[in-house]
Amino acid sequence: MAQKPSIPKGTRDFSPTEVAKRNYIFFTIKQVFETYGFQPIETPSFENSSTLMGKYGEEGDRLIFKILNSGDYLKKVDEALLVSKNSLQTTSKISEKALRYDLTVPFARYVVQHQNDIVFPFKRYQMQPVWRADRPQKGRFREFYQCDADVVGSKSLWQEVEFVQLYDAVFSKLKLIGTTIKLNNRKILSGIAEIIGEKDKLIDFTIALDKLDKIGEEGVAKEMLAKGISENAIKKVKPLFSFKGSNQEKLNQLQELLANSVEGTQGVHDLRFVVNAIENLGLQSANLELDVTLARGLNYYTGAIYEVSAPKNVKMGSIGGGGRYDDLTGIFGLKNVSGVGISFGLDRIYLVLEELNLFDQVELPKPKVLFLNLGEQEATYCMKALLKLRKHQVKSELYPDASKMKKQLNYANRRAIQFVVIVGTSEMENKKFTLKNMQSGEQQTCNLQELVDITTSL
RNA sequence: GUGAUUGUAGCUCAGCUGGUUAGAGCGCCGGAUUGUGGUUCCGGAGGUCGCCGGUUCGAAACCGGUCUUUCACCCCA
Repeated sequence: MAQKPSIPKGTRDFSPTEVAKRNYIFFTIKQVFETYGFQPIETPSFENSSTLMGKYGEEGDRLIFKILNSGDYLKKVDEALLVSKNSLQTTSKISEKALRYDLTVPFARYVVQHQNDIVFPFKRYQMQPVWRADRPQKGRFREFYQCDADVVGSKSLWQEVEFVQLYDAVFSKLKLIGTTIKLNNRKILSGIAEIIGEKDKLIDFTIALDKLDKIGEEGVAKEMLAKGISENAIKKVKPLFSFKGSNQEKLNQLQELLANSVEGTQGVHDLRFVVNAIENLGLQSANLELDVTLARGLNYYTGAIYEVSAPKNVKMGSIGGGGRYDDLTGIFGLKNVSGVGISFGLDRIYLVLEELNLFDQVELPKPKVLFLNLGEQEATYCMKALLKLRKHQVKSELYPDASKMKKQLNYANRRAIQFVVIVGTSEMENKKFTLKNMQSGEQQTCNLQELVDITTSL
């Protein structure tokens, strides 16, 4: 046997069953997106490197798949540069394109490029694969789908409320009960950093804080100290580590803590607006939880921050996330366009639904009727009947080869096909069909019209 | 990028401290049974033991490298 073929690390093939299940999730999300007034767009799989590089931080740049230039790409590279073995600089010379890393940056590019044709506020959704040169592990792949919905051109907090509802609507529809939508606001984080006098260390501070539930109080304190945050400052944030109570209670505590910070106070106000609205309107199956430790790595969030975690009995990283970015299009030259958006991680949602056996209602596309093939004349006779059945939307097929009946019936069994039609010389003479129910084993003789009636009604 | 882990037939896996021709179950193909399946019985095909190198009289097994799988960290969906 030849060398077994393989696919690259972190990529997957999908079987008919898996595709059916994935489509079910796609379809559900798409439906909710459209119900909420979002319109679909698509962008290319790869972008100019300059569009992507530098937008996701140092870590992100490392994870971007670069596409080698075509042609004799080394020819133009300076000899000294090659000898220097400087990967970073050489890469920019031999690669000018890169695979999409997420859907938000390409969207920002899209908005700037098509700003004259877009009606603002622009609500778009996008469900496409993205690629990351990550080491794969549980729920982490190198090719995966994101399903994003974003609104640009509005600072309204109502949008932030709607995204919470949208999350709730999708997961409820998928029967995924008990998800937690975590909510925070970047202004709160800035406010805290300001209050403790470490405003310039905001990023380090938030990254450390984000790890609270993973490495605990001690770990966070240690990491903050390592990043140069003063002991005094850490003492001041300590109360946040054991932040308990209802969302309203947390808001009240925050308000007090951040009273001397203009930005922090604004953050509390924004959060309170969303929390109050949701409490007023209600959620179907999700929980809304204020979480001040929620930071998320992406540098461009400026307001609301969302993250969705699966029901508590499932061990899985976040299945969705998002937030507000006041100036994302700014890097592409369009100022003062605020955007807020969320993302669903299709592949992780799939894993969660699979683990909880929530795919039971997903039907595999399969034929309902199989015509056995007993010879050339019989097949011709069957093909005529097939034409009519298919006209009536009955999923049906003819076994392609005149194989043994045992083999053909076995095929029907394997594919769990409900009906088999048997046509031999006697049926042809009488212009009839023998219809066999594969579950009960019962058979009946019928004419073409009856065949259509029976198979369309059952 | 760091640290572990995995790889034997199409699939799931056995294979002892290195020792004849590497096994099982399931699946596949054929027959019992030329127009009636899921059961049963019989037979058959299918493996450079991930790849490359090393140690050895001898390697699926030991050593090194590499790729792959899975997992944790980092980061993230």
